[in-house]
Amino acid sequence: MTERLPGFETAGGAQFSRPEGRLVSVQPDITSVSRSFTYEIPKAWEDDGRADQVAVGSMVRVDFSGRRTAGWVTAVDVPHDPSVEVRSLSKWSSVGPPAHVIDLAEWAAWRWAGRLAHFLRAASPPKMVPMVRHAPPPADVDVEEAYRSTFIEGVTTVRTNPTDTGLGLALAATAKGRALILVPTISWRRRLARQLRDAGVGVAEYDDQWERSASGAVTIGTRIAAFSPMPELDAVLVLDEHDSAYKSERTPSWNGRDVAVERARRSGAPCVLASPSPSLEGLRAGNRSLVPGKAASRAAWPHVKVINLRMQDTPGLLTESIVDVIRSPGPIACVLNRKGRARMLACAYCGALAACETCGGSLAETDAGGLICRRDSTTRPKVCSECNGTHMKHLRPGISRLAEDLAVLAKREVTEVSADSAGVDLSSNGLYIGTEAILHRMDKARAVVFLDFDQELAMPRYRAAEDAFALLALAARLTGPRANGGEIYIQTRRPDDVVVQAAAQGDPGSVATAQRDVRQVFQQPPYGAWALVSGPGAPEFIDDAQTRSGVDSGVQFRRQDDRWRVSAATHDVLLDVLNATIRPAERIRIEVDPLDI
DNA sequence: CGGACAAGCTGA
DNA sequence: CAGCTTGTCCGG
Repeated sequence: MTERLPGFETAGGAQFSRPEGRLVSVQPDITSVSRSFTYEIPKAWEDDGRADQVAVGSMVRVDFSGRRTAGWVTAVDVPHDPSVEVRSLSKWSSVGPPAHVIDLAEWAAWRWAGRLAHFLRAASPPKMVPMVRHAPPPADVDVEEAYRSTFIEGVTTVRTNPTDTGLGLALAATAKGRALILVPTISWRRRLARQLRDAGVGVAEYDDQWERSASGAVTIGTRIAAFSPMPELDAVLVLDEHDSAYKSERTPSWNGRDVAVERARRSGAPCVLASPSPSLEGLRAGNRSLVPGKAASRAAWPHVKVINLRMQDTPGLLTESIVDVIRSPGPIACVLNRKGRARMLACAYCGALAACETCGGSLAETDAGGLICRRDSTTRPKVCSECNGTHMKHLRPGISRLAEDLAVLAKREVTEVSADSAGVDLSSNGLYIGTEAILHRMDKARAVVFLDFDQELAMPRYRAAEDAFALLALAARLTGPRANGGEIYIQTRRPDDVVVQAAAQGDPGSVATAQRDVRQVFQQPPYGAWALVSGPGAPEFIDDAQTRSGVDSGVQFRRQDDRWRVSAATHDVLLDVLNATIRPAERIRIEVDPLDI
């Protein structure tokens, strides 16, 4: 084999003459092909004006390797390489992501060590779009002033409730500029969009209203909206930035909040990250400091009662201290998360039951967070064998037994709620028990009781404290402020824990401060960059990455069971190594910025 | 991804 | 050694 060098001809290779039409680069819509190829705009398109439609981002169809495939134009008027034969574009299909979003997708592919086609799909219209008419820019709006005057006070406290009309109005004021607003869930997107419309702001819901977004309307959506085709940005706003829904569970494990931050940086727009339980990543990345005043934050929190489980006369989780509240008018929510570990799990993404690959038996979760087959004791990491998802639903959380005891103690009916108990009426004044899913499914509660909060505090993850506090903030949002009678009961053996105390004081900042010190010392994110590499090809990949990075690179490799944790001081250092490493033939999964570790 | 082609394996 | 499977490479 002779190596082909730029500007030289391979020995015996054919020489192709320059085509007549203009040349463009096309990235095929094939995940495993992460490279653009040169095509010619047919001469006939010049004559009838169709050539004018071809721009960076255009979606086209091309002949590629013996078949016809969709693709994106990634560059126009590219130079001719005579050593390859150039074919013509077959068809112009649709307007696609604008050039600056193609750049953003390329950055994301680097940042999460993923394939470009994956991100371009997220940025593309769900249906073909023949043309986009750009809306005139909005009248002069002082976006900075809008944030200052109406917004900042309310949004970072627990009152970022989707049903809070105050939030809707505050958003309406800010959104008069061309704002990109991210929310964690589709239902939140719908509700917020409705509120904004009611307040007279025209909005586009991404990605359903892709065309409208492309015309320059205020855009609201879940994580994929970070790739919306808005031509200009006046402001970026991420609500509940700490929410793990912003992170994709599939590879590449990209995070919509982080893409939005980068996008704001590129367009010089203010970036507001709002959360009642701000993440350290968010506090570091947002360019607007939105820590609410202590008094405002405290007023927004419910009354928090801490029950020390060590001081109880009777063992068990149904203590004397909660008798009054569970007998009082509701709605009352009792939370018991993962009691005794789940005995059966299913993938939250594709629904596949976690089953043993050798005997087919259902897998249980180990204390270390892996999966174990109780018949033959084989173990594997908590990764779905169907779709590689890492988030598992707990099908048998073991709350059923406790529900019976609770009913006896409360002298009333108890309704069980889990992630997949659809159709349960959650609006009555009843007593409910469930896993943490109950907090996501209820709209309102008068009181929330955490029956065993130590399970949250003791999770074997570096983010345990942050996640535990986020759960309390979620509960606080359901109950509303103490002035309205909202109450949270926390049963724990660690009443002095910083998380419990932060809730009791209504002071989210103290969790962040405590966490910051730990993370800095141990170089944990965001004061370090991590990636997990797993899968059959992992040993080979790690081997290559190690030789490639060398000793002085500052990249560290640590083996944990059958996966590796690769770490460096910054994402630049980490990803330059991971992206330069050759992918082995066998499958690997690279998860940048893992949360469950 | 999927076609092309090379290398490896099997059975007569 | 034909005929098939498996592996590797590469595409404009």
